[in-house]
Amino acid sequence: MSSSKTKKRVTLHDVAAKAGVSIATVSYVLNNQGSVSDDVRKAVRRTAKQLGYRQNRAARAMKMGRSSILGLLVPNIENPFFATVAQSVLAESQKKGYQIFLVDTEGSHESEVKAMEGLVAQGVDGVIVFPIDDSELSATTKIPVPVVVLDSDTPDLDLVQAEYFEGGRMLAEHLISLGHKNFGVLEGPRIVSGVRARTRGFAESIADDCNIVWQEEHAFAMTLTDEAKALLDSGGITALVCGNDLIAMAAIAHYRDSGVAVPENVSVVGFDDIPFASVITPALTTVHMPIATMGKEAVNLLIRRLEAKDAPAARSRVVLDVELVVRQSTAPPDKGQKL
Amino acid sequence: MSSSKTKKRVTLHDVAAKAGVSIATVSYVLNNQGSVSDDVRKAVRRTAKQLGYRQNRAARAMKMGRSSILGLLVPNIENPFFATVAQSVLAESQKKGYQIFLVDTEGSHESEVKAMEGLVAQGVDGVIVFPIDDSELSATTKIPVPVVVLDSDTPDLDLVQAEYFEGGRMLAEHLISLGHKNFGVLEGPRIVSGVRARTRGFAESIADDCNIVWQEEHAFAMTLTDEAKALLDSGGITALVCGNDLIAMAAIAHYRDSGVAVPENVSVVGFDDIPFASVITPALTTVHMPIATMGKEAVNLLIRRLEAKDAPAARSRVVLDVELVVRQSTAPPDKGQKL
DNA sequence: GTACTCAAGTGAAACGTTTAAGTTCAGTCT
DNA sequence: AGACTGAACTTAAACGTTTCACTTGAGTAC
Repeated sequence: MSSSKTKKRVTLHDVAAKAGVSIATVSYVLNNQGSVSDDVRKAVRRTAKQLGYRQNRAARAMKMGRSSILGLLVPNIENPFFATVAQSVLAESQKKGYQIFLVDTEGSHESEVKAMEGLVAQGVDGVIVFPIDDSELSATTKIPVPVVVLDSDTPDLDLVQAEYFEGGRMLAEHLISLGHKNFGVLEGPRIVSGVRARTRGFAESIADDCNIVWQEEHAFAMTLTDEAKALLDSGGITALVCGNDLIAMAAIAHYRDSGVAVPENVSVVGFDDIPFASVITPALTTVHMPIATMGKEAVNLLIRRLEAKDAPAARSRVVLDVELVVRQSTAPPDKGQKL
Repeated sequence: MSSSKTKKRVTLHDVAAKAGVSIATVSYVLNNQGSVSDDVRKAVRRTAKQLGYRQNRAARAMKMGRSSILGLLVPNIENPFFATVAQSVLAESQKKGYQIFLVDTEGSHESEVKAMEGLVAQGVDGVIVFPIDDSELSATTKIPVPVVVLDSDTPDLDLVQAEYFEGGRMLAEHLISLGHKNFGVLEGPRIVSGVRARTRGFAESIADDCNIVWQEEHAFAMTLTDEAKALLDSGGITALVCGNDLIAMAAIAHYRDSGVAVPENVSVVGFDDIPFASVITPALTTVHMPIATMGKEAVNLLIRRLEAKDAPAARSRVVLDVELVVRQSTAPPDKGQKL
């Protein structure tokens, strides 16, 4: 309702006209380029501010061929792990002058591919993706913008991952040192390579006299399948290894409802160390992932590749350390095995 | 590495040339407009697909003056409440053909304003925002695109909110029916109007012989301030009312560490009913918010206003029902008051 | 046969920006 | 004095779309 009754956006033309220079000069000033005298610089900036000029990014994007927009694909933003990564990606790219298109692929590889196409059509400069199915991701390689892959293992793309195998090994070591010998494994979707790595790390690190009584694939979600519940109820194990903290929390809730005490009757471990892991009862023993760092590294990797567009630098690969965090959900098995 | 060695994007020109028609015709075909014979339609579509044509959205956005991009501002994407809203916003806008710029304002009103400006500069068609400080939001009214406000109370903007007052009332009723009389309130940031409403709903609905022993403002986070901890340790209450589920979870964890049993020694209630509320121990009594619906409604409200741009329809206001969910964190106070 | 109408398609001007190439002019070197 | 230099600024051509206004030619009504 102010003086600017006109709906029209203020353009370079308007500023140029008012300042009595050409639009080229205005453009140079506003982009801190070209050779323009200080007087004119100041004058242009003043009138620009005065008129409330806002750059039309669409026009700029079209002219320049780049949009300063990055795409971020996550399987499920409700999962705190991905939420935290998203947060760090947002913060870092904000700092670097990029906006983020967020897409939740809802765990479907199909929508992942479709989303990727959509992002490219929208003109993103690059994409950061947590792949559902990285075996098929190479097919995605044909997309015409740089891609950074998180949490996965693709041969020809830049990637950021954590020491999943090592994480699995740490869990094995910890549980064995407590005296556990019979394990149940409620792992994540095996289509995700990081999931396979952590299970492998665990399986290959248990002693000869230990055995995995059962192993079940499960979605990264807090509602357990009937199969999973049946296995939990079947007993025969003293420690449960879960694919991530969400599954671990669900398992603990199920044990609680069934009257099985954690960790007295059965120890439970997770993976990721989401913020909730330390707050729930019992506080969860898990593998701490450098979640925030992952997002930050991914953005930097991507931007580095964007800015060095022409130089086809070798593929980068950032591997981050993980850490075992022992809390209250694990204990020696001898405290009175119930099942 | 396929036949398309050329880096150049395929444009309307290319398609037109190959199909032997003008670019205008191609544009009409691809937008399902104009009068074009079926034969030509098919031919154009075929060559477009064949050449792998992708619309340049930046060019389109510039020409049309709209980008089909919506902005979503949330205070903290790590908070599952906002994550869930974001998910529903993403899903709904995806369905309607809009992309989403997500911005995490990190709880700062300053960055909220800045982000809003940035989004407008980027050319979003509209914005959905969870305001930090809605008293100052009216200042934001001068932004030149439609805005839908979530979870707040602004006089002149479209908004979606829940029955916060009623939620507070329900909690009071529930706790009083259990026999509680002395309450502690660990509320959320009072700058958020929804927070004030829920506290008011509670405070105005307790009986005359009840009293709020203490009341403390607290961030929506799981790490408690020293002040909050001190109050929790100070005793004198039989029920604790928390601003949201995150605070409730933190309080329960603190009580656990201090050897105070929930709900035997003190009942705890939250607000929001995030997915974790039903999984933690003890499962949390809370007020269920129609979180997913909020996001969906917000998108629809915004799109409706976008498409009916010229008709300055009256401000819409969607108010959603809430529901009390009684779980295990509340019980009668007489079970043996410890403090 | 003349004058319409209408479907099918084309031409070209915008949209707002960036930037290579060009112009002007004051100053400097020989 | 003449030739050159460099700073300061302008001109104008793109970028890839959309869409208004126009042409063409076939069909139809009288």
